[in-house]
Amino acid sequence: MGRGRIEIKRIENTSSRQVTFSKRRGGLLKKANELAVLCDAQVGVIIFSYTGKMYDFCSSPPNNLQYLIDKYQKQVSVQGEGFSSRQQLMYEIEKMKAENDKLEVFMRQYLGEDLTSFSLNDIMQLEQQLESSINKVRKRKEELLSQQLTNLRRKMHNEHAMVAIDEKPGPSAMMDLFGNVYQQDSASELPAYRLQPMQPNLQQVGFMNHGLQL
Amino acid sequence: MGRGRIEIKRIENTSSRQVTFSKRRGGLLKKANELAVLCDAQVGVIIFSYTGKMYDFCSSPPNNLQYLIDKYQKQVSVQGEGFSSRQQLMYEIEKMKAENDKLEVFMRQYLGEDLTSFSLNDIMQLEQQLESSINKVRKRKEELLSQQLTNLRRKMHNEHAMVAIDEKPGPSAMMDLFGNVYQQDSASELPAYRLQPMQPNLQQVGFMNHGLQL
DNA sequence: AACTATTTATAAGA
DNA sequence: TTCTTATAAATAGTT
Repeated sequence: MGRGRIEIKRIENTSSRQVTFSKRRGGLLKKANELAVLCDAQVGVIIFSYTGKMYDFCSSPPNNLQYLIDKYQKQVSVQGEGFSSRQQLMYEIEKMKAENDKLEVFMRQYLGEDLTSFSLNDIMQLEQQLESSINKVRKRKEELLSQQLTNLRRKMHNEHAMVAIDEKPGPSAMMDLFGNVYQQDSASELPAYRLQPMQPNLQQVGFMNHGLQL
Repeated sequence: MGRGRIEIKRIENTSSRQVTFSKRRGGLLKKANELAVLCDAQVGVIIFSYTGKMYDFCSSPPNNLQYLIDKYQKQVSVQGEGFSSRQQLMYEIEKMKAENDKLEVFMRQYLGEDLTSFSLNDIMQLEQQLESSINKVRKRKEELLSQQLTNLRRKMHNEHAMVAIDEKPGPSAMMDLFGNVYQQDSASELPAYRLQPMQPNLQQVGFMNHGLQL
């Protein structure tokens, strides 16, 4: 539809490509609008030029392409299986936020802050849970301590066998051993804000920064 | 461009509107494709007919309108301020999932499960935190108990003043009072899976279903 | 769905 | 860029 028929393939000459782009872009948007008006349809067009500039058009809620896109994504997620639309994602985010808030509220209560909303029954149940937790933690502590004890005994036994010097072996060794253990114990009594590099699991949790008050 | 010039306004006759829709829809998509090919552009079109049927076209990653839509939303969120694209939402969801996972891991540890990855220092810090929490909980329990005691004393005092009958007032009343308190205490010693309607804050948290082992 | 008289879009040139 | 114009394309109304 011009002075000569043209083949539909990329126009190599840059400036005439730009001119053609400008003309045909206008034509496309005009036709999109006519289709929408004549046939009572909703039409949206997105165009990126080869220079990266964006042009868009939306007929139906005028100038609100996002509405059409949401509608499109809803359709696609219904048929196309497994695709999540923007609206679905927003819903999912709301759910996760709520879940996260609940967890944080629970944590705060579990750490002993903000107990005012608890009934007496709540408090007593919480106390029992905390006792149960602390028992498990202490049991684990015992395990670790006795494990270290065993390791040290074995190590010392080997050293003595090697060096073959044995003067006051038992008592001094036990003292050393317990000194070691107590040293770890006193280290754990430092204030919580002193970073202790060997505790990755505790420090990963951002919530600890609020909750821990040793 | 037909036998006669037409006005651009809704075609009232349903069947001719449908025919025109079909013709012009084809024309629009053809022109969209020509624009993309000739001018090396990316073109996407979404059409909803007035009957609700959807048609779409995408030139650039062929048949992948979602790519163009994501590109569009990125642009819009850059200029238009405050609008969140699908990709941004997906990123946000990933972050929240990670945060949620961390909270749950921490909770499990805090409830005394899964302590194997803790060092001795970790364990001792956890023990201290639990002791701190349990002290706060017990303090709050004392408050509630003494508060209830005070309330009951006042209530009994008023009743006695009204009825003006006083035979064995002190001891029996105290028994009643403590009976009431102990009743709550024994209720809290029921297994955790027995629903206790007066504990909304604990039951809101879905995690409790996994963690509580009284 | 085909046909065709017309209108419309636009390629090339200025 | 924008205007002009010859010509290709699209399509309204008809069959």
